[in-house]
Amino acid sequence: MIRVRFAPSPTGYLHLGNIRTALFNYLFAKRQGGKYILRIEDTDRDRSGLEYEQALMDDLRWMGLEWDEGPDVGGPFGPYRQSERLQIYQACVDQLLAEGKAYECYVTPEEVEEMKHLAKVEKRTLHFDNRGRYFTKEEIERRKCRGIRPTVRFKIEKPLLKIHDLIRGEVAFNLDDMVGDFIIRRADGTPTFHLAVCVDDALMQITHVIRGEDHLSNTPKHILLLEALGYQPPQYGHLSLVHGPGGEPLSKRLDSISVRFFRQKGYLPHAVANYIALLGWSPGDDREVIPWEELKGMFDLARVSKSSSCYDPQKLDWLNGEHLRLLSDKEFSDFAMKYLKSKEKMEDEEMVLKILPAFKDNIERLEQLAERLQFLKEDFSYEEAAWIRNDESRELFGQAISVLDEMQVVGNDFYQNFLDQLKKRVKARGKNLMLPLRLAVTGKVHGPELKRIIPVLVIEFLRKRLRRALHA
RNA sequence: GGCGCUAUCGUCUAGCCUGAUCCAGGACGCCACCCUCUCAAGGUGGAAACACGGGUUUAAAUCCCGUUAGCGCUACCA
Repeated sequence: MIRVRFAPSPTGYLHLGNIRTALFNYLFAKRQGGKYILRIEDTDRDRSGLEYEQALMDDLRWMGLEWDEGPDVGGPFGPYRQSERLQIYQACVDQLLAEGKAYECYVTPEEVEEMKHLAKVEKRTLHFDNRGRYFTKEEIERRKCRGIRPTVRFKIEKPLLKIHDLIRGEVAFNLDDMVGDFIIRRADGTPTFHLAVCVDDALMQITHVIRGEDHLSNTPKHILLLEALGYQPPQYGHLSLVHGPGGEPLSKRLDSISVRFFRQKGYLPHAVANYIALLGWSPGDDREVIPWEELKGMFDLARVSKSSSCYDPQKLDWLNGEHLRLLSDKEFSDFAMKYLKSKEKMEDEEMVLKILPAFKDNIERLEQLAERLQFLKEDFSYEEAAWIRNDESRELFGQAISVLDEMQVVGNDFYQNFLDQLKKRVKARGKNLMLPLRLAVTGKVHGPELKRIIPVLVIEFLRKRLRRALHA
């Protein structure tokens, strides 16, 4: 049974990069009929926050990345919050200590700093020189008396290591010129990330660790630690990182790439998933617009790219438009109504519901919908007022109003009749006819065809809009 | 500095493993045209790339080496 996990630390909102790791894990598990586990890595108490954990789960669910085991839903390998597993880690540290595979290290942070500084000016490899490993009993006693609390460091005894990465293939490391003995328990008694991940991956029986490339260099440490603990390491696959549009690294502070931002702007979760799946993965043929249900059956780790990529908001917009068009009118209306209502109170729900479908082919984000529907309220403004404020247009509006006044039947061909009558009275045609009209009723230059909008509007409403334009 | 990863149009990518089918295919964006009583949407077409230098080979985007560039790790962050 394949078991994968997504293990975020609740130190900020989920962004594109995080969610991509989650998505790839999820897709991988679904395709293989495996389990996808959510684990909260909150060993850094200072930076972790419960509100972030809540937000993170909320965002994950919005994306459709529902987990099989996790802190709120439970599961056979819980608890799934690292802060609740402290005794487990402690037991592992004790075991390593007892077996001589780790040691208490009385070197202070200041000493480490100094050591590094020295290495830098002497242009030597700068990593911990393991000095704490060789302190005499007396030295340790002296330090204890000075009140120094020890960290626990893991002994690196097998520096040469070759790993097989699911995405990158063979990668060879020599720990000797990378790191020294590394800390697995801080002086305050809390475990570090390295210890916690290894213990949890082992105990939760994770078979495949799919994570960001930033962990590639950590992998040899993790394998060593796992082996020392007596566990068979999982298989590792390291995903290349995603960068911002300009190639800058993604940061938690950049909120234009957070899931919350995508939600707010009115993107479809499945479109976002589709887009980020395409960032570093391709199905192999030319397909790009891929519905969620299909995507779940298509994903293949072997087709994941090794090189990193840049986020392109324009392509996301296009793809979101495509997904919007994949929706039925009903689905679109439901989704749009939910979004609109979350934004502000809606007074004329019935009217909105009627014209909503007309906009489906026309927008890329729901945020645009809110803008374009402004004209339903009384206080909307005209986008390019120059098209309205000229004599020809005023003449047009005046005539349009009289046409409305004289029209009795409001049937199916109401729009066509209206236009025919209007054309008999004014000489404006084409752009000079349609654009001022569009502006008068919708306030915007862009939008669906007028023949889709005008027929669903109430005649009284139309009259009101034309009058307003006349005096604008 | 050390170690590791990566390198195809501006961007996302196909092709690379298993050299010849590639004067490199698709998509976004851009430009032009068509459709349209308007703007969008839609349709058609166009400009646009194998980082550089050496090998290997009858033949290299594809295999090897080097250079350069970008990124990551080098924390008592994860």
